[in-house]
Amino acid sequence: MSQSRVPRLKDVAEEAGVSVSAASKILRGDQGRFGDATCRRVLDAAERLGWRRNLLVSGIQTGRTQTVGVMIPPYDSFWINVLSGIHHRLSEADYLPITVWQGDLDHFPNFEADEPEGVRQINRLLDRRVDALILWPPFSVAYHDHLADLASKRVPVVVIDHRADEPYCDSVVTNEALAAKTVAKHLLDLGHRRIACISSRESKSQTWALERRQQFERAVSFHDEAEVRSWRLNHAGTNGVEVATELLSGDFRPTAVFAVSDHEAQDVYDAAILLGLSIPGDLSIVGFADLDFAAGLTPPLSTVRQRPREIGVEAASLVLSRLSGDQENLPLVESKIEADFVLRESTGPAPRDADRG
Amino acid sequence: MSQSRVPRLKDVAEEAGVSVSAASKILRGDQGRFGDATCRRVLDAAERLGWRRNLLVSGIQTGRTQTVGVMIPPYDSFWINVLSGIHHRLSEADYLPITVWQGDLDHFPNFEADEPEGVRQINRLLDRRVDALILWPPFSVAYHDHLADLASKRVPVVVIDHRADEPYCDSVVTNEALAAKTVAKHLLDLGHRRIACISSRESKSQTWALERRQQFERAVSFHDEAEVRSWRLNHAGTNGVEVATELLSGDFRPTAVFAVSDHEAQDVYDAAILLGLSIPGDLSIVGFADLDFAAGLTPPLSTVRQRPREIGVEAASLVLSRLSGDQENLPLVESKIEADFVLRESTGPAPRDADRG
DNA sequence: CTGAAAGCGCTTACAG
DNA sequence: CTGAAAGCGCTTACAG
Repeated sequence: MSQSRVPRLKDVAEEAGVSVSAASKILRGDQGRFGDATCRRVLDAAERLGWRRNLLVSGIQTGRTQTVGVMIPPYDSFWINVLSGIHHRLSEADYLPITVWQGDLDHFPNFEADEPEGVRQINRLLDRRVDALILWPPFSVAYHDHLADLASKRVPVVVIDHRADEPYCDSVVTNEALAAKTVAKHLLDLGHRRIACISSRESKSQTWALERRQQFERAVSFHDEAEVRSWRLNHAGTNGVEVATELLSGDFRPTAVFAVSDHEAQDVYDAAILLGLSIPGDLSIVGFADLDFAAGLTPPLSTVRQRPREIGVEAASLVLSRLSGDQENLPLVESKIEADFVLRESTGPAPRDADRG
Repeated sequence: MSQSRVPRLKDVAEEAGVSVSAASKILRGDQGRFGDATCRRVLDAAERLGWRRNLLVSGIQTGRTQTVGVMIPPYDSFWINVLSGIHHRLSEADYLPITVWQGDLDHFPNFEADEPEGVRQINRLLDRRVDALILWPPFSVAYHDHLADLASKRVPVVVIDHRADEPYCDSVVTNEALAAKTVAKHLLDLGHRRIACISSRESKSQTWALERRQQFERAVSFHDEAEVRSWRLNHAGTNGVEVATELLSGDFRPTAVFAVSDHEAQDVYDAAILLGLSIPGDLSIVGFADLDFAAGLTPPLSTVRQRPREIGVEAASLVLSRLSGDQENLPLVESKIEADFVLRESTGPAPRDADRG
C-alpha cells in the first residue's frame, strides 16, 4: 500500500549499475554487444523494481503505440465474433485494440447522416496515435473522404465487408459468389422455380448486400426455367415485415425466399405467419450469417454460416503485416473468407401446387 | 495527398506569432490574461494548420490520458448495453474507453483459473496509462489482490455487479432486494407455495447470483405457508438443463421456478419440455435480466428487466467524478440501480392439483 | 562493448 | 500580459 512512485528507467539503470541508454536497449530485447552478465543484471533489476515501460513515452519516440483503432459495434453475433477474432489476434501480438462505435442496440444511428460523428471518432483514435484502423462498412464510408489525410499520416486501414468502387485499403470480405451459388443450387435442386430475394437497404455502406443479391440473381439466372425477383427495404431499413408481406402476397408468388441476412429472414418468418404460410411446406427460406438466433427460430433456419472469427483474425493479421514494415508498399489485398451452407429445417421441396395462382 | 508532416504546437505558435507556451495555454482553453485578439489568432492558426493535440505527450505531462480501461465482454445483451452506456457517457466527456476481455462467445474462459491472464490485461491497460478502470465481476476478482498496486498508482476503480466482503472501490449494482420482493410477491399472489430457485454457480465472482438467490429466499420465507428450495449449477456452470430436470422431477415438485438469470430460465424451459410440463399451466417461470432472447421464448418469459444502459452510464459517471479531483478522498460509494418486473406469459396461477404427488 | 547528449512534442513553474 | 527554460520518461544517433 506504499505510495512509492512508479519506477522509471533511470531507477533500473542505477540499480543495475549501467547507463540509461544501455538499460533501454537491453530491455527492448536488443542484447546488442552487451555482456550476458550485464543483460541479466538489467533484466533482474527491472523485475525487482517492477518496472514497466511507459508506452506513452515509447510511443512518442518510436512512432508506434501498439494499439489499433477498431470501429465496429457489438450489435449482433456476427460483429461480436469479428471483434473477438480481432482481439484475439491482436492480443497475441501484444497489440491493444481500441473499439469505438455509435448508437446502441435500440437506437441504431443513421451513419450516412452522421458522418461528422464518425470522423470525430476516428480523430479521437488518431489523437492517441493508434498505429492502424479496422473499420466496418459505415465507418469506411464516413472515412472515405479523409483517405488522403490518413494516407499522409501513414496509418494502414483495413475494411471489413465493404467493397469500394476504387479500393483504397486492404479489405476482408466473404466469398459471396460461392455462397450464392450454393444457395441457388440448393433451392433449384429442391425444385423451386420462382425464387424471391429480400435484400437490405443497399445503402452505400451496404455493398455486401448489393453484392450478395446480385451474385444470387446471377446464380439463379443460369437455370433456364427459374426466375428470381428482388425486393429491398426502405431507406431506414425498418420495414422488413412489410416488404416481406408484399413480396409473399403479390403476383410473383415465390416458393422460396433468399434473405441477404438472417435479420431479413426473420422478417419473412413473421410475414409468413401473418399470411398463414407454413415453412417449409408452402415456403422455403434461406438466410445468411447464421446469427445466434437462427437455430432457435421455428423452424430452425437454413442459412449460410459466415466465419466472423476468421474474418476478424484475418483483418488483424493484415494490419499486423502492414505494420511489420516490409510490406508497407505492397499492393492492396482483398482477402476472401469462405462461408458454409447450413441445412436446417426452413427449406424443403417446392410445393406441388406451385403453379397455383 | 501531400506527405506534409503532422503540425506541431511550434508551427501553430509561429503561424500566430506567439510563444509556444502561450499557444499551449490558449489552446487548452485557459485564456489566461492574453488579449482576445491573441487568442483568436492562435485558435485560427491551429484550425488552419489542422493542428491536433498529441494526447500521448499531454498524457505524459499532465498524468491524464483521457482514457478509461473497461474490462467487460460483449457476451450477452446485458453486458452489451452496459458497454453501450459506458461508451456513451465517457464519449460525452471526451474520454475514450478501451475495452478488453478474454475468450469468446463459444469458449468462455474460467476466470478463477485464468487470473494471470486477467492481470496481464490490466497491465496492458496500465502501460498505456489509463486514468481509471471499470471492471465486471470476474476481473474484479482477478484484480483484487493487486488493489494495493493500483491504489498506490491512484487509479480509480469501479466494479459492476460485484459485492466484495470488504469493499475496495466504488461499485454499481442492481437493487436485488426490491426485485426479489417483487418476484416473490408476484408468485405468491398467484397461489404458488412450493417455489424453486435455480441459481448460477455462485463462484466468488458471481456474488450477484448469491445475493439474488438469498434475497429471493428471504422474501418468500416471510410467507408462512410458502416454501422455497434452491439449486445451483456445477463449478463449470454448464449443467443447467440437468439441474433443472432434477429440480422439476424430484420430491419437491415446485409449481414455480425463479431463475437468477434468463440463461438459467432457458434451461428450465428445456427441462420442462423434456418432462412434458406446460408453461405456465404446470409450471410458472420467472427469469432475470430481460436478455434479448427472453421475449422470443415460447411462451415469452416473465422476467426482471435490469437497466444495463443506466448501469453503464452510472459506472462511467462515478469514474468521471473521481477523476474530477475534488471527490478524490470521499468514501466509497455503492450505487443501486432499480430493476422492473416484466409480466409476460410464463407465469400463471398455481395449478389446482398442486398437491398431487 | 558502453555512455553522454540530444530529441520526441507537449506542459508547467517561474521570471520579467 | 507574455516568453525562455526546464522537464515528463523514454529512444536514438553518435562518440569513444
